[in-house]
Amino acid sequence: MLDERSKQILYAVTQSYINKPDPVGSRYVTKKFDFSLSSATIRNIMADLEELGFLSQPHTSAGRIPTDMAYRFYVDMLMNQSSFDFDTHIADEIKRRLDRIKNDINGFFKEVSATLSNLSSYMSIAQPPKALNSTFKKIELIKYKEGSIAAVLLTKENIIKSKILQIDPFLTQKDLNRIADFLNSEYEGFTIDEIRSVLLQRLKSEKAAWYQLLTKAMAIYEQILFFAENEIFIEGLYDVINLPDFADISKMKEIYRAIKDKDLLLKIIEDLRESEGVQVIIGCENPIQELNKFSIVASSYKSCGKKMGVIAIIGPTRMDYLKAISMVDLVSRCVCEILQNVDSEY
Amino acid sequence: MLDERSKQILYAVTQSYINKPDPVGSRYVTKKFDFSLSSATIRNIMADLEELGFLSQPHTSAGRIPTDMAYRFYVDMLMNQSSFDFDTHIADEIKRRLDRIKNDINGFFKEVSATLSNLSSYMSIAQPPKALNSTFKKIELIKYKEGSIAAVLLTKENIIKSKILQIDPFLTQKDLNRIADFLNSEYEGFTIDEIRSVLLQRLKSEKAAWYQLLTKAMAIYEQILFFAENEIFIEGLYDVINLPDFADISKMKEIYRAIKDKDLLLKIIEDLRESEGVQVIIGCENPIQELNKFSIVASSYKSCGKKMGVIAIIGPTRMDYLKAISMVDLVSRCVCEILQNVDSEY
DNA sequence: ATTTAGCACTCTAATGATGAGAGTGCTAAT
DNA sequence: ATTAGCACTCTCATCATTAGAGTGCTAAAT
Repeated sequence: MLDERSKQILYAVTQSYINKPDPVGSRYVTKKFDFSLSSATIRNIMADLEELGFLSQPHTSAGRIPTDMAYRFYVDMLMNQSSFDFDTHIADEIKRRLDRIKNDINGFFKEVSATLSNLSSYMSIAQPPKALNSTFKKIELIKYKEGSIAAVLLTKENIIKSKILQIDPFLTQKDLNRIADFLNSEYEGFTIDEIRSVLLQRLKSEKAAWYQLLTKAMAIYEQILFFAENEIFIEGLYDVINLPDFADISKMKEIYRAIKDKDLLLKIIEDLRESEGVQVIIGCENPIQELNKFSIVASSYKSCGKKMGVIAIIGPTRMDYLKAISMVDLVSRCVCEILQNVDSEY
Repeated sequence: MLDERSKQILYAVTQSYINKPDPVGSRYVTKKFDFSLSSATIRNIMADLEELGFLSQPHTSAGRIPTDMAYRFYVDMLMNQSSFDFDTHIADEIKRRLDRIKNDINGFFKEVSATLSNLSSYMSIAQPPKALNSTFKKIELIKYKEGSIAAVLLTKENIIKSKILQIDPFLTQKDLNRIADFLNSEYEGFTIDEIRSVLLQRLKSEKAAWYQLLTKAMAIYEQILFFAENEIFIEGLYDVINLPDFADISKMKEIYRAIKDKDLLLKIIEDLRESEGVQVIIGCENPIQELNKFSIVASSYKSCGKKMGVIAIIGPTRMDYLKAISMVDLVSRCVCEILQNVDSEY
């Protein structure tokens, strides 16, 4: 449908506009690229590309601007043509930077986000692993005050969650130990989420001696599941507002609106978690209205062999996709590698 | 130095400008307020006020705008004239809203910040209590993997901190229990910060049997102290960018610059923690350059009888100070009350 | 059948002129 | 001491003009 020449011109126009956000005219293309064609011919081709929906004009006598369709074309072209060059220096640097804090899972992902933002100079988000999806390792229940305890949950993925809970004030530390021992001995290796349903099922079938213990365990476990679980780290807002794309006030407010409620971002991220490799969502491809002026470059990461979360870059649709994709790819590899090591430290 | 009439006019001008950010002219004052004076007289008085530094003109033929000095005058007047009316309905509402999450100290202060921002429609910050300043209650050390443990620290103020630490892999759970027991039995009631120096001192004097235990305890304790402690919750950025005061792009970027690094805010907040009641810092009174276009209305709160942190509103110098002061006052009272109850739940 | 040169046309953005409106400062009268 | 009156200043919106960039179309060239 698009001949080779048109493709090359579309690529050139898109590339130009990414480098400098001025509408690109036919004359400019002839000057900056060597197509051995006159501006008139370029003009005709660009008119065709506009008709096909790849380019648009801000007004009649301006140059042309790539549409989301053009960016999609551009990105697909990038993704086909090359795997991204891997600067091992940078990779090592990133790994060193992250490795120091691998024990603090939230700090770690905050740093991941910061790194990604620094490297790309766009905004970035990183989602730490959810406790719910991770693998139960150990629980500890500590009597704290009359009627309240401290619950500590450890998972195989190096996640530690602690919380103060209200409980039946007649439970002694001994009772708590029994409950914890029970959970620890029976459920190591299960998913935090699974345990709940298993417990529930067991509660139904087993009426006997265990019953009391089980109900108490259940009551506590239910409270633990109530951990705030929608954590997500956003960094680089400040870098992004200095982009020319957000030079006017309404655009800037749009950024806010977009990242104001994190649940929106989470929604997208959840959808991306299962997919493999680097994903790119361009502008209006995004199902979420608020974000359809932005592009997202994302990748999921694994821990203990399971896809646990997503890291991503958010920027304007006019984004340096090559850079963004390379960086997301690179950082996600680093993250996987580090988490891999944590995993194998047994 | 200022006669009563001038004061009233200054107050009126400031009030007007706070209500609507248009330079206020002499004619406007005669119309909206009943001073029984002609615009010419008002004009003369306003000229005097300008000479004294209370008012300024954007340009020769515009009305006048209050300077930071005028706001200071205005705020001092407010602070003298009244204690702030206390809507018990709102107070109850706030208390209910906060009471549910008093066990999760970070969640609690995030909510405090959100509440403050909602009520005032400015940006707000809330600083949760620092573990360092709080009172040691209990520590628990849990063997997790080879060479790493989970440390859980509980304080009297309902703070729970947990962290994964690297340790000597030859330490058994039994050893860990001994260390924890030692700390628990000896140091309940001390400040987290104090314990460190006490431990150090003891390490010097006591060479005997305790020595080994002490060094191990010390090694672990040092790591625990390394908790990320500069947490601070900022809410309401989105509300504030819609104010007319930040209608142009450079002003908006200034907000970012101001809150971009939290350490800056922390610096101010640290200074305010020791003072009593509601504090107001207006514009250029602020020692921090980046913030001298903003005003801060702050109050510290107590927990277990100690001043533990600060909550504050940040807004433009043209701020509804009455509202801001009332709200900070109200919320800080609510916070104190709830923390008081937590404290007395023993 | 493409490609290109040429030209009229359109739209933007910058510039400058103009006038209404708001508010001041000053002076002279009250 | 206060006020009326008036000239003056400055902003802001509006309008006209112009330069510049880029297009689309047509007719000529390849």
